[in-house]
Amino acid sequence: MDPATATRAAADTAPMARWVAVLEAFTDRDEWGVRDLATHLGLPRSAVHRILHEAVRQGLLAAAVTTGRFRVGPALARLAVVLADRLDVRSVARPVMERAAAELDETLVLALYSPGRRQFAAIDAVESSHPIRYIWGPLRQWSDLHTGSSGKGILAFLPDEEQDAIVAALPDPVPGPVPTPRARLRAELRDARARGHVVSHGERFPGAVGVSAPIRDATGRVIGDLVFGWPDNRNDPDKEARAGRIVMDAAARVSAALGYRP
Amino acid sequence: MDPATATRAAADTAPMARWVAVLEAFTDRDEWGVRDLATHLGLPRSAVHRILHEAVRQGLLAAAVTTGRFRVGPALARLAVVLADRLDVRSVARPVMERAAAELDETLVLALYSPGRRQFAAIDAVESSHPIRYIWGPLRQWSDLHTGSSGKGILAFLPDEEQDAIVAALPDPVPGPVPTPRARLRAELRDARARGHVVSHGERFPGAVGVSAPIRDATGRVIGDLVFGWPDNRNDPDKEARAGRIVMDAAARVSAALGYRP
DNA sequence: CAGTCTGTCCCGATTATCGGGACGCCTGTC
DNA sequence: GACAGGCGTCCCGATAATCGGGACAGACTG
Repeated sequence: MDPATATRAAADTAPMARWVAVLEAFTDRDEWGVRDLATHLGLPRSAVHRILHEAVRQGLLAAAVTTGRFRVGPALARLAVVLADRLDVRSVARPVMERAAAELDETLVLALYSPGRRQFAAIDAVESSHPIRYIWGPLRQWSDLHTGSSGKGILAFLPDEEQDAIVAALPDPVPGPVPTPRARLRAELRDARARGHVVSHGERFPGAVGVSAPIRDATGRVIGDLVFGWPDNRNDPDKEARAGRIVMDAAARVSAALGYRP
Repeated sequence: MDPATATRAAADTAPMARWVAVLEAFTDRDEWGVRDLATHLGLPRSAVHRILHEAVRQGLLAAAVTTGRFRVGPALARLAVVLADRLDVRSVARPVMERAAAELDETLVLALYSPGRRQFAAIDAVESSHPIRYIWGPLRQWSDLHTGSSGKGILAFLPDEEQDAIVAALPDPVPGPVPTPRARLRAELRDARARGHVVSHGERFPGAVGVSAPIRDATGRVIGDLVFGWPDNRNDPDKEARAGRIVMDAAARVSAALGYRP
């Protein structure tokens, strides 16, 4: 029994909160029985029984024919698949990006990770209003993860195994404007993960500063990142710190809107 | 305004039915206003207003900051993505396959389509109890769509554009045990689509009969099919007809469990 | 065949939903 | 600047739901 879930169900006495708790329970496990789910949620058996059966009547859940256990039904399956299909990172991120970009008044880029290619591509950008500003260039082009804060903002927050596999496949020292020993890259990634964001100077483009933070989807996977970029003649340590706070906050907001729970 | 949806919402007076109707409305459109949604569903404005705001309080929906419009919120996004992620065709199909295979007592195979490769692979099978029986062979191997009822059960039901692209890429005549003019293949596919299932004789394996019907996911896309196979010394027209009925019914059940609405 | 697990069901008290209508707000338009 | 028509919001008495403790029947097990 998960105390957090039980608390959440008990804290809000509104009838709907129970429905949400019951349906959300099926994100943890495929099948639930009445008593089982009732103790898991800390709710009376009769209440769970009623909700479960009403949900079956609505097609949200389905009762297994023999045992009295319940699974996800047609209506909920449809809702889940169609909504998940419509859920689009770009449109969810856009308003958050505009606010964040305006707050610092520097260019902010949205990049998405492709686990298959082990690369990323920028898919959207909000440019700063400065006459001299960071411009990503053509969107939807693939780039490697190991150079620049855009890539490292993803790489640093991938699961250890995945990150190791990518780093281990690189030559040692890692090529780039300034060749870096693999061990040094690993240390940088570790620090970035602890800090929650990445800062880089002139790795991808000379004279550019980059600050990035990861975006996660509802399953917790890192799916991309947000990246601030500006020319280093407008740079100072305080600005880097502010950019870090803003980009972490913005990335967290996008993750939350996508259903991620920290 | 969609009369079907409105009818569905009005038909069931249970409070939950309204909640389901409201949430399902977000599968049609990204944003809804109170009045807008109320007339769409044929419900009183006050009811929709209450449901919408309570849903926001639960995190299921989110209110756009400026306008009073509503979108999918964190909790619903999470529910959708995680459930869609957990939803597994194989485990959903298995019980249906076992019943259907037992009813005809012949081997029944589940095949999944890969739109990227434009091929399919068998991922599960329930074998018949006959000593001489159809056996698919190793699972998870890719095969082309244009030969045998397993592939045609998918190909025949793909959208016209997609089907045309695949057929047009084939040589004319189409190679196989019995070379077929492309026009003849197109006619076969058209007939199969009208009938709802595919019947083939010895196309993939000599001496084998195959009968298949398509499986669709919640978005209506054809994602694979179910295929009966048996040796032709156990065949007769009546059996083919029975197999057609059974496989169409089974495929429809799997599609429904995945959230497909005809 | 008792012990223990399961799901099911009943019923009075509680509490939410229900929905028609009034209200305030904003945005156009004449 | 008045007015119409769109919007979301809110109120409140009547209705109908949820609520939950507890009793019950069946299935399984040792």
